[in-house]
Amino acid sequence: MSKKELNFEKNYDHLEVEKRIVRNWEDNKIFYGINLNNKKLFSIDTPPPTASGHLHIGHVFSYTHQDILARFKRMNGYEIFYPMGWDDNGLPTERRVQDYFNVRCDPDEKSVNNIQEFIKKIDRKSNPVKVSRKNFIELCHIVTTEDEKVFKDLFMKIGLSVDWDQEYATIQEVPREIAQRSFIDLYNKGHVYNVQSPSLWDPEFQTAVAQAEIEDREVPGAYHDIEFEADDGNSFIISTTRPELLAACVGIAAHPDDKRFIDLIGKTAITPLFEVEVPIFSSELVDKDKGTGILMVCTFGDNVDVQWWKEERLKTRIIINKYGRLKEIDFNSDGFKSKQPEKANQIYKTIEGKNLKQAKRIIVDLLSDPSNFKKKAALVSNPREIMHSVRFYERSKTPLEILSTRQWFVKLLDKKKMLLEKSSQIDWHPSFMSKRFENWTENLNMDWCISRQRFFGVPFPVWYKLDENSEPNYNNPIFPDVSELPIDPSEDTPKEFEENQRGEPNGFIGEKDVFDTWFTSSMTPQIGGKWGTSEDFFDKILPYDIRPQSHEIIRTWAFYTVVKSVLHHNEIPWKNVIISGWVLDPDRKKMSKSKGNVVVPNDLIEEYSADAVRYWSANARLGADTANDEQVFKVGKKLVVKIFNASKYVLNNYHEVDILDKSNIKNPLDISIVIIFNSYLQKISKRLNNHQFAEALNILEDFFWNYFTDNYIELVKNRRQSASTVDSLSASTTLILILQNILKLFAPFVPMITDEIWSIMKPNEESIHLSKWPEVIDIEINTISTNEFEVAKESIASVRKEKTSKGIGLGKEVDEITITINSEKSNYLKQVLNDVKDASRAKKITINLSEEKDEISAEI
RNA sequence: GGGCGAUUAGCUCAGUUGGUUAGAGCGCAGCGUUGACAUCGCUGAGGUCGUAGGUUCGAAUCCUUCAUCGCCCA
Repeated sequence: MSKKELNFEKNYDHLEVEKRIVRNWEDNKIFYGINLNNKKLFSIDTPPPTASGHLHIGHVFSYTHQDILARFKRMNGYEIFYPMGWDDNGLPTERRVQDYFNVRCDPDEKSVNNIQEFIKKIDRKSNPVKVSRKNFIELCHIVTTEDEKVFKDLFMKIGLSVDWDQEYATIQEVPREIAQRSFIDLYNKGHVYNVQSPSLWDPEFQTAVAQAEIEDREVPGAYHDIEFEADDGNSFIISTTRPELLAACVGIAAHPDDKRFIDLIGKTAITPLFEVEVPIFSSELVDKDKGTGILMVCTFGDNVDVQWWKEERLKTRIIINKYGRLKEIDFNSDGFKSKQPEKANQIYKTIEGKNLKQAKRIIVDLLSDPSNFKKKAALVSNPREIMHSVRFYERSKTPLEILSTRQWFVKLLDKKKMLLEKSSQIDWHPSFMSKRFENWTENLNMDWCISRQRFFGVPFPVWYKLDENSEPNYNNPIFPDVSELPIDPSEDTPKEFEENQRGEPNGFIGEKDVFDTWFTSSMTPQIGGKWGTSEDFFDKILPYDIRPQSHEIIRTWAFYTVVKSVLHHNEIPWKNVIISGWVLDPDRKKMSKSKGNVVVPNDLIEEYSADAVRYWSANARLGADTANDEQVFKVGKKLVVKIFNASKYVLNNYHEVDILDKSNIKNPLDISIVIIFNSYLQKISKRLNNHQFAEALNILEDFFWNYFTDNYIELVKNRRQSASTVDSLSASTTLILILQNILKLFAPFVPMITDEIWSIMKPNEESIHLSKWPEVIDIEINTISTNEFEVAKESIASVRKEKTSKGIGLGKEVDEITITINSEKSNYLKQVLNDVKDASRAKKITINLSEEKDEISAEI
């Protein structure tokens, strides 16, 4: 019987331990590498965060969730594929780099060779300096590399078991190549097209946007009632919130059942001020109760205008340019033919070049001025103010316009049914989140516009031939060979041309646009899985096991990723989507920089430990929003310290752990607790297999506190020191065996403290995280059941209650305790009576049989 | 306007397919404690489960109505 003194500090110093543990994981690369010969594979397609440099407690939240599952699966013998990336494309980075270096990207600019030297010469106070797209991307690398380091540090600190050898950034060559390959593949399959058509346009950022990037906002507006004349001499009053579009009016619409306007249908109306003839037609889409029930159709006020414009083959009168200002218009010209062209031109001059707000004011003034009309002012009443919802690009403060522009699209509207069918194979956790995906897919009303008139993004791998008049031929784009990807059409030359033919008649031009960020971000399964370079690997990886993400990006990230995977591979990208809720502030408000309620994770880690922060994350059920509650961090820290102290007790003065022999477990109490542990183990594993980590953790805590530390340890303390080798050994063996298993069960949740204890317990093993998940402890049970322990637990509770009510300290020794108990339970109690007596600190225990009550009670 | 979710103790939430006196943690109150642990232990008080109906022998749980809150989409 050997005794070992183990090296436990008096107190647990989480800062020192956690730093050391994480360094150890990295030094030994214990989460790196993947062996594809292992049949059991668990793969995670995690959305790469935008490394903005601003850390947020939300960043550790959902990443901890996925890490818990990764660690659980790893211990269950799975090979874990857990890459991590950074999403650098898009506007946020573009703006950051612009400000940082005082540059602007211009795709027409030629690249310089040494950008590092070049930027040193930039005067930060002068006008921004133009740089080529290639150089701009180089600058993005410089900035994002810094930001990514900060994020990576946090992710390491919080203990994500990521294989950092698989790290990627969407700005890098491989993701660019994969996005371009995706585009060419979709083109070859007939899923993408480019067309000049009315599309959503943001005047602030001067780019097209997709349906997924739109949000509706309630803003104040006003109905303006404007009188129109018809060619039969009658007049009528339309209602519009956008009088500034009067010059773009191409028709008048009323409901076919509306008796008020029945006689007007088929006639021609004349627009006030500009005196342009427009047809009056009927449409079921008109809301009779809105405004005056009759309205003007403009190119383009909204989606319905576009629909009417198509159906009624109306004229096209575009008066807004890409900056959201009024274009130059000649009312003598074909499309705008006015009955009074000179007057129209004169009036229009007053709004030309103005922005839409200014134009609206001017038009309203003009409409209210009787001198502009034969009889009386066309604006028949004061504007009626209303609140109405207006569409915005989510990053913009200016309402979206619909402009006719040339854009590339991915065809989606013809694939709704197919997408719904395919995606129904994905399991959502919680399941009701699938509704969000379904509703979004069902309600799609536009194809996916994938071209953006921005600079920092992945360029389209496309050139266009120019004819003898230098007009591009958009119908037969030139593509590079896939082996040449990635390319930049503003830098690289297509095969059949020389660079000096760029922009020349009969030469070529490169596509200037870049992809929508989501076009690349939706390729994370392919980027991680090395699509196109290692088909073997990719085929094994797809579909991934889980896609962790939060619910606000279901319509974007989840949706587009499904689209890509289905269109490229006819396969869902992942089998499960696990949805993490939001982190709210203690007042249950969403955290945001503008509200100033953002919590920085590093402070919390410092104060409570990374394990405690993980504990808080792990306590959130999937899909449920979670308040940032300091109390929970405290509880997490308490748990960590308790694990430390319980381990210290169990492992100090222990017997021969290295030759742990479970056949030594002979005492009824010990056997009973093992049986209870086994049933807890099964519940915990089941929950974790269902991705229900919060529930699993709660069950585990129940066992740890209520069975192991508060009762089992107390019950066997004395027996452990007893002279009887058999009894003592049984207790020590059970203590160590169960502790060992508890540590493993806690390991996915609080990986640092558990690995720390493990390293003391098993100095020859690399890490608890590479150990095997517990299996049911198989021991000789004989006639023992869970009842022996339960009765002991209940008995000791009754003694504590009695002592507390009598004001006797629990540690105080008493001469005799009488336990009243029914005969059934007493049979169990007899088996464990010595332990109960010891834990009661009683010299003698008398059993008083009574069948009156089921509960056990004690008396001193 | 459509869809989804929530409403249980002072606070944050559990409550598995309907089954005795509805649970936990935190907080609160009282008591205790010199060897695993004050970052501790024990004990206790606290709820007509949002509202109004219905199904059932029996409803926090199933159905319907309404209310309030949150999110998603028009």
